[in-house]
Amino acid sequence: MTEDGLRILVVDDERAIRRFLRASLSTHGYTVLEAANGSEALAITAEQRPDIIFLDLGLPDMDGIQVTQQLREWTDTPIIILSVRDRESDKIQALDAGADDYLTKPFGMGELMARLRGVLRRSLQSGTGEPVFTAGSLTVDLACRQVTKDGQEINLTPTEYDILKILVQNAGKVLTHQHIILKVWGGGYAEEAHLLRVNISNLRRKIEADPGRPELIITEPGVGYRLRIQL
Amino acid sequence: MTEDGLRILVVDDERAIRRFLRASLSTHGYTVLEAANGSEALAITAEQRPDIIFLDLGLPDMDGIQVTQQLREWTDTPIIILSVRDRESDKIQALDAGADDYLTKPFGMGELMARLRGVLRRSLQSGTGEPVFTAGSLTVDLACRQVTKDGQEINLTPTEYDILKILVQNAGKVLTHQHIILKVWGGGYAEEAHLLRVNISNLRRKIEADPGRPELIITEPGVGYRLRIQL
DNA sequence: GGCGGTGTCAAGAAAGCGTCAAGACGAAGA
DNA sequence: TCTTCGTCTTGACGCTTTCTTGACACCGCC
Repeated sequence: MTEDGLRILVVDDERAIRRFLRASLSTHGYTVLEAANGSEALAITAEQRPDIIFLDLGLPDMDGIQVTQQLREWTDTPIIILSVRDRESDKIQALDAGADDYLTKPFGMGELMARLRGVLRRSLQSGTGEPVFTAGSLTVDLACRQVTKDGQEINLTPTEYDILKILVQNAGKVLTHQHIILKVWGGGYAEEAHLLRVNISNLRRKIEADPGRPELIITEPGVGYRLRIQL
Repeated sequence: MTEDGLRILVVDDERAIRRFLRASLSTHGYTVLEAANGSEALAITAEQRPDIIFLDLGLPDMDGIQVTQQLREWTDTPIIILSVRDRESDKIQALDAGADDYLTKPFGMGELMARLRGVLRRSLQSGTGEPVFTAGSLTVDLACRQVTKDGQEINLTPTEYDILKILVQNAGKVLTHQHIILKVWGGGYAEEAHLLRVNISNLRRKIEADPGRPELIITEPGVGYRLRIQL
């Protein structure tokens, strides 16, 4: 990824603003993609993998917060919110949803560029890996919600997929039973460790080469599970 | 490094603001350090290694921008600027100097906390969060809960790992039997020093090069155990 | 030698884990 | 409404790992 020629996705329903940003950004050497609504933004991000996203909160089809949350399910691509809303609660919501910065319209182009540089500096140095996990003959594409083994697409139930997603997002780390259960089933299921065991068993049957000797989903006795990175 | 107990350095010449931030932050579980001027900020950062820095621009001895620049020469500790200056050029200067965010006073406490969470989220996930202990051919990765000897993963039982974790967290210090037992088994096991002996024995067999002549887990007769740092 | 503190070993007890299968549940279609 | 299908949940069982306990040898010191 070079210093220049970075691809920026501008999401805003107002054509005038898209044009304005395109003009300003392209003179600074950035390549600009455009989306006019939330679903377009999600699609383009999955296909084109921009390096950074400028996102308006007031979109016609869905809220910018929702867009942020859905993106954060599978990618860490930096998101800078551009919005007319100046209420503190909006900022808090957006930042907690996973946005990297929040600018209130109208904003100065100089500040915008400075925040852009800052966000990029941090995201580039922290090595943005491909959002497609792969280990052995298994691949997990969180963007497309697709899992393949030996190139063959495999069918996971929603629960199985949720578990795998959390493992992939923390690949290499040990996740406690509690942590996984909390993320998948929510609170109130703390005692139901058995549920997790059954689902892990089913999951292994689908993704492991030899379910009897798991090589991907490693059991850490008394603690939880871990997804092996290498192999 | 745990989710809570993160150490925050507040740099501001006004005592009232430091006190206010200390109160707000500590109720959220953060530990607060204070500095009243630039040189103090630099010194404390070098000594205490806070996890994040709140920095006022208007300091008596040196400008906040300078402080930022000097810090960025040797550390990536996140810096959030808090300033009364609302001029765009100030923001640009600060961000380009390496600041991670810029809030204009007066700011809402909610937004401050949200930006804090955001910055921390990014800095923690990008690696450097938890150090990996290493001594001789042994490495202990507390973040991934993984222990290796000569590059080979080794399997520890939950109890063994708990003991090792406490030793690593206090590497070099002598820990009394009582202290270790209390942390691992909780209260009510004060008399069971034998349990600890058995587990230390098992632990040594797994991590020591020659379990007969321990070089990592040192016995301090009559007191407790100590993890050797060097070697 | 006697004694307190320590390290090792082995065996029974307890807890944790994986699998199977049956029933409950809920959504989609007839 | 009823049926059907896939998924979720629960319980039972056998297996493995881990914990705990007790016996015993060792070491240094009085």
